[in-house]
Amino acid sequence: MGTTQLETVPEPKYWHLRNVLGEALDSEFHVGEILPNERDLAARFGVARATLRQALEQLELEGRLQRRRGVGTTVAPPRLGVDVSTTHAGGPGASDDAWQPLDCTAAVPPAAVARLLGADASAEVHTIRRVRSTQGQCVAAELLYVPDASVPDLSAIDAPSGPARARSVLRELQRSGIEGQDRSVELGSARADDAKELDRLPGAPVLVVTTRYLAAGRTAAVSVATYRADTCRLTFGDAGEVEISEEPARAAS
Amino acid sequence: MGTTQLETVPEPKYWHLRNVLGEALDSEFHVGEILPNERDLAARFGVARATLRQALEQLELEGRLQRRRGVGTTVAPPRLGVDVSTTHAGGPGASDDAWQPLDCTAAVPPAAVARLLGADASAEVHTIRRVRSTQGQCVAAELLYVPDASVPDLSAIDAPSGPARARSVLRELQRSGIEGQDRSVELGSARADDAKELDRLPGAPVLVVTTRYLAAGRTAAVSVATYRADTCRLTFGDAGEVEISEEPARAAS
DNA sequence: GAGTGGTCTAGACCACAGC
DNA sequence: CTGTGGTCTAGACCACTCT
Repeated sequence: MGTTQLETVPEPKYWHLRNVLGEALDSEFHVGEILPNERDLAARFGVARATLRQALEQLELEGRLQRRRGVGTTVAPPRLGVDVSTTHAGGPGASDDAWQPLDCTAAVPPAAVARLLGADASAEVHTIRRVRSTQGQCVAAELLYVPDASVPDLSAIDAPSGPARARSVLRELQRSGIEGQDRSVELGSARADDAKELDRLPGAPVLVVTTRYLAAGRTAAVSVATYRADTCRLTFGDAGEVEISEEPARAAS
Repeated sequence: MGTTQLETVPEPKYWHLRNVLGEALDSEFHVGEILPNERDLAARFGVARATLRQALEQLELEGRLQRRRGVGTTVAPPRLGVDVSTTHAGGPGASDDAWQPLDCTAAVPPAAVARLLGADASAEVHTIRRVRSTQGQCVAAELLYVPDASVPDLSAIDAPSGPARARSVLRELQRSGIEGQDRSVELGSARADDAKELDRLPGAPVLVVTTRYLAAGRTAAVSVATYRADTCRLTFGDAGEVEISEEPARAAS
């Protein structure tokens, strides 16, 4: 009949758009270039703006686009490889890492963290807030929970809070001898405070890295670090130097 | 004045909804329970369905809800801890893993994979498709790229494709002696074929684990595995047995 | 102020599961 | 068949950045 093989797999418009735009990014755009605005793009493809936005959201999730309110949509650079390997990091306070402590307070940890610490759900622990920067970019925000038992020699004379306090706790934690750690990675969405540090809107996709630091057979500390999922690629082992990408190489136009 | 401190931080409706629904999930629902349908929920909260859906999408992304077309929205169980640690896996063909080979063909790998393999971008390699199941659930789909040089003794008499061929290649790869591996994890969206294996729609969020297998100082094989981001928590080290969750413990109703 | 992306609305129709 | 979530539309207004 007249219909060759229609009606099979009616691909969603936004998915088709994603593919078309993705190919256009490969062949017709270079990193940093500004795309036409959403209203123009939607009109050009003959779809509603909401549909066009669905496609852009996909591409942003995949780290291929960057969108900033009031500015525009640009072609994103390849994702940064961020090393989170066990062997490289000497512990939560190793001297050469790119973490910067912001604050340290005493607070009751979330129930899930308390469970990992094996402590009372209502007991206060040292709670350190840090951010990690790589190449001038803030890529992660972390909350590090350290029970008092893990830093027995902490001087009570030091400042009760602030970056100086954080450094004291980290130093003592290092001194107590971290023997090992285990990690897990999962997808999450940025809470309001994390989003602020990461310069994203609340709800932005993040990779949540939960680390348990072990000392003397016990859990000495627990860290919950949120990495920007759009711009980061977490590396384990020595693959950090190699460029790994899901997409085919971009042809220069 | 009359205004106490209004106009500050007008939280988006969908974000507020996410929080309200999240708390409701903690206190009023148990795993597997069916939520009211989207139209009812939207009406109940006095918002448009699209706005309500934005909140549900967030919660689904965080692994707290499961939505199935034609069925409804249910409360998701805690994420499965899936071990992807270096020490545990003896290589891509270890006997006790839960991977199931589906097929094996000769194909030209994506440019990014060819770069990792250090081979010609146009050279064909053995391309094995596998899926990983845990507790009856298919949690990952993988493409494993093996250059011919890594399996020199592969019998040309075996079937040229299919699961049997895949097992032959895996066996030979094991025999060649894998010495190490390095990995990276990043966020991606499921391609059409992966989505089918994972029982998701195209574009569903996935954690892409790229592994480089090393033998004799060279890259012997490259694997690109996509894990369901909504249901999986990737674990490294021996944290697999511990329940790690970003959310506070659910109170039984 | 002009222009951008972000949020929100109130509808419509479609694809799919289960009866 | 009914009911569900998935897609799509054509608007509106808001928050933000830059000039």
